[in-house]
Amino acid sequence: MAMSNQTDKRVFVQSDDCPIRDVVAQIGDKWSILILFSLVDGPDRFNSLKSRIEGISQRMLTQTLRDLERDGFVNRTVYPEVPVKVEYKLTELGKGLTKSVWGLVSWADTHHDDIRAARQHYDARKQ
Amino acid sequence: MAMSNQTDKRVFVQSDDCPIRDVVAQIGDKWSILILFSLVDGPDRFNSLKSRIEGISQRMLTQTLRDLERDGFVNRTVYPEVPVKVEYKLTELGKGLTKSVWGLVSWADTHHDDIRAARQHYDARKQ
DNA sequence: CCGCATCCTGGGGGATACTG
DNA sequence: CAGTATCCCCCAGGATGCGG
Repeated sequence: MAMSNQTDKRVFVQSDDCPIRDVVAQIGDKWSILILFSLVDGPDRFNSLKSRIEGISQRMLTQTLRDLERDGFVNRTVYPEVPVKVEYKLTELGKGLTKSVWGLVSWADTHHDDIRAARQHYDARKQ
Repeated sequence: MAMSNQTDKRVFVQSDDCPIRDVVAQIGDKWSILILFSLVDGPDRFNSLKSRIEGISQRMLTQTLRDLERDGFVNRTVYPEVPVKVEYKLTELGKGLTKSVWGLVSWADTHHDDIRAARQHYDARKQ
């Protein structure tokens, strides 16, 4: 996809298999990005992730990890010890994704105060 | 927030007013990014946006525009003509956000095929 | 033309209990 | 330890109709 001129951008947003829609729909859920960033420092185990990501239920952790695995962002390895140990790690694709999300995250960090100020200003004006 | 060592990153994800959670929750919905990118070429009117963004209802367009306005990403201007004309444009903050999302979008564009291939591979293996 | 109000449904996602 | 299976609630968001 070109994305080189105005027309392309407009079509870009409309297309059904538009990458924005597809990837953002996957990544933009409640937990995906949090899990991704919890794995940037290296592999981690199921229950460790669960305790590190505040508020996630095991149901959603399992489900989101499956989705991330399906999209090729995360690898799942079972170590047949007793008790069983399962490790999750970022794939190269997952690392690339996380890296490209990092720009957004650091922007959000930098401008978080601006955003909250804008919200307060808006809410105050509407009483 | 530092984000300079491992400990910070882990806390980062857990904090309640964590910028990732806050901004992604706002931006990661079904329509926000699509609207943002529909405005990068310049201001646009309500119904023009509606027709350019495939599948959006006027209810969700209104609501998402309000949220974007509240966060200071979009400016709303009413021209008291007959019939009324309302123009939406990116603020400087909104332009900054859109620009920082662009890295993710272009990554998604580049690797869209890889993701779809991973999905097919995963689905095939699980029958 | 631009939206708000209302109604209604699907599925995201929490809580809990049970297996290998 | 790492899930799977159920139940259930809530609300994102579509459809429709009205008002300035």
